Amino acid sequence: MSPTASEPPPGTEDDAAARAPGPRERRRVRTMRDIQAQALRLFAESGYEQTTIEQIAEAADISPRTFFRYFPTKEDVVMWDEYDDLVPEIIRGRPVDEPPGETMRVITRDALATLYKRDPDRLLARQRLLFTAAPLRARYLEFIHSGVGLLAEMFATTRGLPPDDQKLRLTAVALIDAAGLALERWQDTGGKDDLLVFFDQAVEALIDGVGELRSRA
Amino acid sequence: MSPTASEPPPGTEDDAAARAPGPRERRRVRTMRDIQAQALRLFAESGYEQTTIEQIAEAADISPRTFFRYFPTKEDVVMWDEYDDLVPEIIRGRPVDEPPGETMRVITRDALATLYKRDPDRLLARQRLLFTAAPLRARYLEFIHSGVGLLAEMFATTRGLPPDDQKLRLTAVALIDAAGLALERWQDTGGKDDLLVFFDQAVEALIDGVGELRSRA
Amino acid sequence: MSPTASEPPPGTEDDAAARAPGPRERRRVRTMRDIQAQALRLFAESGYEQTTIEQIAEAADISPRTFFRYFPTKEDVVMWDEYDDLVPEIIRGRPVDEPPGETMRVITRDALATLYKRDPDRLLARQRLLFTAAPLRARYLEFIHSGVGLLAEMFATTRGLPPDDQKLRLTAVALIDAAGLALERWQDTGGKDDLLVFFDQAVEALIDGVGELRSRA
Amino acid sequence: MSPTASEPPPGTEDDAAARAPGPRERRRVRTMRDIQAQALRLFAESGYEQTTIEQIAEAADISPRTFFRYFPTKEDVVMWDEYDDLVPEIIRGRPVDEPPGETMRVITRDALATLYKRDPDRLLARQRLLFTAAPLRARYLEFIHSGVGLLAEMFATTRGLPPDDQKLRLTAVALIDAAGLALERWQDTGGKDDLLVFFDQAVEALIDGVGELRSRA
DNA sequence: ACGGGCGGGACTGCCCGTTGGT
DNA sequence: ACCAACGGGCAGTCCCGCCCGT
Repeated sequence: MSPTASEPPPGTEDDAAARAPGPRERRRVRTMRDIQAQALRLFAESGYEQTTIEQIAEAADISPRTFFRYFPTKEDVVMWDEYDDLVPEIIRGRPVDEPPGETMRVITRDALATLYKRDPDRLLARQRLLFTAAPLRARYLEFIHSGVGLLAEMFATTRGLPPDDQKLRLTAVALIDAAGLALERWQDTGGKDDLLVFFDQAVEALIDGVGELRSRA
Repeated sequence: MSPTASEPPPGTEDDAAARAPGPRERRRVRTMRDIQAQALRLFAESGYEQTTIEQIAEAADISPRTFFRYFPTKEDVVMWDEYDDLVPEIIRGRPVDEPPGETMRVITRDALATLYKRDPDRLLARQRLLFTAAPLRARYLEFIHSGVGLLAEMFATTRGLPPDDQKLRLTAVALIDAAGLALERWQDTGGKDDLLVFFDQAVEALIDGVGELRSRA
Repeated sequence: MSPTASEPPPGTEDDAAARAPGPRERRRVRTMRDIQAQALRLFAESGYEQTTIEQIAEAADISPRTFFRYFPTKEDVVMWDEYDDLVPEIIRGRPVDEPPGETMRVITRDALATLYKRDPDRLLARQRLLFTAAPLRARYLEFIHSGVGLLAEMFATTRGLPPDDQKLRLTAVALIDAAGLALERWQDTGGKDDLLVFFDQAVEALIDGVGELRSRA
Repeated sequence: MSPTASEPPPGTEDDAAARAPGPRERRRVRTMRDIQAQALRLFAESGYEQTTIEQIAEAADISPRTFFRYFPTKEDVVMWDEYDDLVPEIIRGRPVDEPPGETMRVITRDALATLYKRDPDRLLARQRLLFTAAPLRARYLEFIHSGVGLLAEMFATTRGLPPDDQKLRLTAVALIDAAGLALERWQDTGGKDDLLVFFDQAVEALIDGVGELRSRA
């Protein structure tokens, strides 16, 4: 669920390095966290578009050039999440004989739940930004879309389903839209209510609504 | 369905003007068509990002400044469609006592069909662009999303449903995703096969997939 | 002789516009002169590489962005000369039955003389810069080289000679090198001595030296 | 004749090292050859400017930073030639009582011939690059110019002539221009014809053309 | 309505000094 | 000791905004 930056340049080191971050990577993550924190603060204060990279850089005590070393675009500083590989973990935790629909529903719900518990404030802040800045919203949707592809691919690799299975992809995207709608409603309440309740309601509405499409047959 | 430019500046003159174009508007549309044609040609030749506004302007024999008078952004020159208000027309043509799901399915299908018949080549060209240029893809998704809101709103006004009805919105977005998937598959075949067949298949897959979510109850 | 900027963007208007500059062009030239003056001043004070575009822009009361509208590169602000079409004028002033060697010698000498009389200080300043900043020197040589091509072309059009005549091109470039050497010596004297005397001496040396190549035959 | 990199950083170890390369230097040269090969390949494929240092580094399996350890600039990777000190060798091989003009002519011709025989393909590849990429052309001219100075200096030390002798310098540069013109014509034929024939023709043309300058007296 | 002048901000590429890991 | 990664600085390009004259 969590939007992810487009893979910062150094990219894919081997798995070993991924598991045991090493001091290099640790430092990198710390810097990114700092920059993101400053950026989100400034965005909340003055708005996304009104805040320039130069200001962010100054606040984070780096040069503008360095900003781009960590985040390829201004949008990425919003989207990046240091714990990003949620979905793969969750998917690996499910029994392989579980019905795919069930698995996807659980994945989506768990991802949402984890984000929610880990840092609800940041989730809310980002959610708000998504509604005020058009390019961010666009980026977010882009992320969702590409995420669906990855999800389908993971199913394909772990369960031997075809990676371009239409049913899978459409269900996944519908679930993610449900999650998005839940986030929207949750944000409207100012983050008071329970996000997961909204999600469950949205899924029910989805099932109902799509079910009614059948009528035509 | 058709992506629409974000309402060019002069914008909505009163409805009268909209119905009876008038020579002013005619000329405007012609210019926009010219610019778009040149732009799409250059994009196909050299790629979206590699083509600058200046080049488009020169090819269309206007100043760069004037380009922005017609299209607020570079993206819009791709998205704009001179016959855009498809959906409202179609929705007005449906009996008000038809089940909403049925209506939405028909709307989506008809919109797709109209686009398809009117100018399949341009549809294909745009579709291709959507896959090569990230900002365009983002813009397209943005358009979809906002379109869903409009759709729900139209239902609300014509049929008295609440404008933020979850069931409606989720069904609409799911249908549009199905249409998107159909377009994708259609494009992969190079535009040879029948787009609507792909759409119908996608809808069936959607119904199936979402139906399986129920199991958990 | 005078190095010329790579033709600022708007470029070649028709000849009419060239002859009667018009207020637009006048303003443009004035701005360019201002920017160049500030730039040369700063370069003389702090060196070419140490001076940033931002500093030049600030000194000239324009934005950095605007600097690039007038001069496509930092080098161009040094190379540009508002009276640039010297050579074509001179060449047109020579009798067509004059021996080509003679004409070229006169052209080179006259061009040098005109530059010298018009603004010896700026000539000296530029000459000094050419020796301190490598990229400028490179740019200057590039200019010379392309100039030779143009020269040969002009001969071709006005006198019907083949545009890629080797004798012509080699003589032209040798003469220009002689002029360069004269400028070098002149600059070493701090601009006190007579530039044209140095030029004449250089040409004699050239004739002598190349003549001795014959021996081998 | 062969363009030379501006003396890579570690630079001139003492002459001993120069004469007996040593394993260190051997390894260095091998690496440089590898990098250059990859670079020239990429340049030929995608163009000089379109190819980034990063791409070259990746293709050569080094870090971008390391690229600069071997070649101070992107241009140098084109200019560098592992057998560079041609001219000094040749000049030392000539009898000291030979007329200077004759010596220079032979030097230039021999240098050209050696380059030609050693690796005509690379010579052609570089020549082509010189015509497509402006900064390279500039760099090349820069190299020529500085080479003339060195040449004059060598004459001065081996034969006791004044190092700033005008005749010498102008003759040298004229010969090198002749060589350049020959290379140009040779490249136009696609490297089929004999480069040295072109050179001899160019020298004749030079002698002719400059001879005609005398007429004015 | 059109064009031009100008500004500004995101972003990239080259290049270089420094530092920390191996 | 070496070399990769890190960080910074500057030139340059593009999109897009505003204001003005015509």
